[in-house]
Amino acid sequence: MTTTKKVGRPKKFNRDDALMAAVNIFWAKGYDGASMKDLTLGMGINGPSLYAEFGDKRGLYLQAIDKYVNNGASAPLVALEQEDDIEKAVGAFFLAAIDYSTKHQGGARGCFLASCVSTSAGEVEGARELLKKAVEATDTRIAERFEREKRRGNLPTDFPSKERARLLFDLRQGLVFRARAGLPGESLVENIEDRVQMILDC
Amino acid sequence: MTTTKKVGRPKKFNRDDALMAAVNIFWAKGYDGASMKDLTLGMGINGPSLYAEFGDKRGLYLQAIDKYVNNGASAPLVALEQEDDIEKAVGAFFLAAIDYSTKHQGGARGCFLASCVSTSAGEVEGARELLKKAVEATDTRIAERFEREKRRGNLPTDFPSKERARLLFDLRQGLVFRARAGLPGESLVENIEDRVQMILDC
DNA sequence: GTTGTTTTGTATCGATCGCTATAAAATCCA
DNA sequence: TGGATTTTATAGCGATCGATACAAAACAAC
Repeated sequence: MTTTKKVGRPKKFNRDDALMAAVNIFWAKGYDGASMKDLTLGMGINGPSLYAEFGDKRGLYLQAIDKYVNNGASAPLVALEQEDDIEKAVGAFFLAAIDYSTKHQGGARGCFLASCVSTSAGEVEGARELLKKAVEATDTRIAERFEREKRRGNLPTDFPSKERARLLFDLRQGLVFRARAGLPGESLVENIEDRVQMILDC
Repeated sequence: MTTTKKVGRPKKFNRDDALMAAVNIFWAKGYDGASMKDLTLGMGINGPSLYAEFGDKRGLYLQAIDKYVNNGASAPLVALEQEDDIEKAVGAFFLAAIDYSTKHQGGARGCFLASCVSTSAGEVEGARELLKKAVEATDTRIAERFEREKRRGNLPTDFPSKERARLLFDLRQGLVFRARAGLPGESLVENIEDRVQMILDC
């Protein structure tokens, strides 16, 4: 699709790229720790443009959270959903989580939601609601993946999908916390197979 | 023990109480989100006294982390160590963790280390090291509790203490994250018995 | 009662915060 | 080519930041 010609000075920045850059800055420094200077420099966009496009600092933050939830954070879920073999799928979920929390291109470790957004829960209006929503949505998607496997006959009909979904989610939280604390990736991948069995056992 | 008389104007504050108040403020607002005004008001101590006693904001923060690690955060560990029956001990660990992350007197939810200190890992010098140290120390204490149970013959000699210690720790991280996200305490205590069995199974 | 010491209270520092006013630049269109 | 529109660049706003200088207060000791 060709870009429609538009009156006025052309924008110098790409919205999605700028927003991704904002995610990385907030992920490294947190909401309060990231200054407008950090953000304008990192996003390659100056003050008035940032305010025109994203509203204010809080607006940018909430949009950055949405961006993260629908991109980076969904990689483990996508891995779980796309791998056909359920054991490999659960393993892929863990490995994707370890991957984004130890080596994503922005450089910050851990999980943006757990390590940074949770600090602002209760402080930045809207942050806790987005956090709660993300937890519940992830639980639901994981449970749905297990339900699909039950329908296929690969898991027993009495397999407790909701409980195991929460279990998988909680284990991932431990891993990403360790990553943020600086523990090496290798120590995180130990025992993944045991944990896969634990998730899927009846 | 009588208080030794001291030349000069008596201090108006109690160091431990002031430090506990600082923990609560940092736990609610994070390092950057807590201003010196927030801290001096909450601690009931003014600027010059705070600087004389604790150094600077960063020094206060690192001491607050130590305080937390050796007090509030150790409640689950103490519960695990003090309960004689290992199944009850593991259950008590979870319940103590849910308790301090949903209803401690300071009001902030979740875990101070996971929800706030992790934001400053990499930003506040010393924070990541204290975090890493706390994770490793907790893993070790949990593993030691399992080893003691093995020596008593209550757990099999091939029980993988280190792996299960990490498992217990990681599961707790999921619970405290949910608490910070605003999920109710009741939903956190569901399936505790299943999880206890999971930890102790061979 | 005075001196010395320690701590608290008040005022204020230089720097930075999030955000906005206004000028200049870069386009399209008639 | 000039006008209109949109965006970027620059300067700067009022407020707050973390930290400190100095005066006053509260004690012990003589």
